[in-house]
Amino acid sequence: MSLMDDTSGRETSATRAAYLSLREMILTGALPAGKKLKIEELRTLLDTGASPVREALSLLTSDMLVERIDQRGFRAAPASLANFDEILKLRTVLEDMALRQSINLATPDWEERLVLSHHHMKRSADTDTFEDAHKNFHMTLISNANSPMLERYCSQLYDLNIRYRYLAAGGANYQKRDITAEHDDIFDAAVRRDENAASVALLSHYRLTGEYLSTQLTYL
Amino acid sequence: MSLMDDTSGRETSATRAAYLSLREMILTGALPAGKKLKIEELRTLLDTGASPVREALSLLTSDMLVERIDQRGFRAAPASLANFDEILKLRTVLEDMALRQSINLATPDWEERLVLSHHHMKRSADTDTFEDAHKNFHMTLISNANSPMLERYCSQLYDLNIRYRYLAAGGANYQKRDITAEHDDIFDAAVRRDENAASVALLSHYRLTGEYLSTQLTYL
DNA sequence: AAGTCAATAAATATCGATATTTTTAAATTT
DNA sequence: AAATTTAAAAATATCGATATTTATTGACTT
Repeated sequence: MSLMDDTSGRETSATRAAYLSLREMILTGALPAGKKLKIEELRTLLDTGASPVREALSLLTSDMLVERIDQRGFRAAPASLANFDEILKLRTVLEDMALRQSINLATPDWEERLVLSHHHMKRSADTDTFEDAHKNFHMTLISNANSPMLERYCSQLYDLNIRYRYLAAGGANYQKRDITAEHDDIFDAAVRRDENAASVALLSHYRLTGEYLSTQLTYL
Repeated sequence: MSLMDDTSGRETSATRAAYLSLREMILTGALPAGKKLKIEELRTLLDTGASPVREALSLLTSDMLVERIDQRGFRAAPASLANFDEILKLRTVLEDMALRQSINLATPDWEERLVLSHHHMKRSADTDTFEDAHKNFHMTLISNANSPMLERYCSQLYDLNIRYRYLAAGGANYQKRDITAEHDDIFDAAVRRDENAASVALLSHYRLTGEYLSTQLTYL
């Protein structure tokens, strides 16, 4: 009866599948910043209908990964140094606020989730799941802020930033500095519920990453 | 030949028209918070096709005025005291930042736009254009921050807040306190480029409005 | 030769119909 | 009578086709 949980059937809606594929392609640069996104092209590329593509593009508009030009279709959001700086600035302010709230509301459950996400991130270093694990760690850090909108903004901004990492390095280029140590600092401070130390560590992490990326992005 | 500039033809896309109508209806409560939004119903209500309705709902999802439930359609975003508090908190942080940046980058052009928007708001007091003029004033205040994403967030949060004003009072209920004076304080401080005074005035304005609305929304 | 205009081509936006999926209601079983 | 299954109804998601709109090309005028 409830044993076969739709084995080979459809897992999700066509719209959602298109959304995820297009998002990935924009983040990684497979669809370059500023590129015109023609429905028909994407339709054949994703092997789906025009309606799901259209709706996926509408959704990506909310994520600021796609721009809609009123009667003239869609295009991948342009990239610029100014845009990068803006994202960085907003991230620092919003994530700082979210992290502080999270720590102030700390619970054993949150602490456990944090430990797991940290462990998982370390384990997946140098694998293709690191990107997801890394985001998961950062989102878990702020997941206890009890502020869904704030979390949503942070998630959006995180994704927007990914794109610039790919633009800078064509992928997961992790430089000389010790990212692991930076993460450990944030993690340790959060676990011992030291709001200020965690904030300093997080902001330092962002500042360093930001400075590095800026040097790589000067051609923009 | 280019004399007749489409007199009775179509001014804008059906999607945009649907978007504006639905947005208005959600903000004013014509479509109550939490209500299921059935495509067919809205289609007949707006006298348009299903595609524009669907796309308009997708767009409203980005504004957090509509929620999409994966295979189960859409509904108007629920309202709650916690959500109201969250909006207020985010607004104060983001608008404070935006206002300070705006003032720091002050130019004669911005100053003039500010004077006009302030004048226009005073002129439209007690008319049905006040709502628009009021938003325009607040957006003009932060329009010089040179931060499109920040402006977008502020605009979104402003709209979300409108809904709670309607929930509290069934429309433009402006209480005993002297809103005009509060606006004048913000305006004066901004024009004389006094960042801190402007910030204090703006935050005080939000704090007072927030406290008042909270007392009216206890039933939520 | 530069610019304007008209005709063509391409792409978007929209519609109407169909296929899935979810919800509701009824019937059957325990 | 409560619970589960089945059948019917409603609603959503998707497709394919058409109508508008925008972009392009080439001819014509100055």
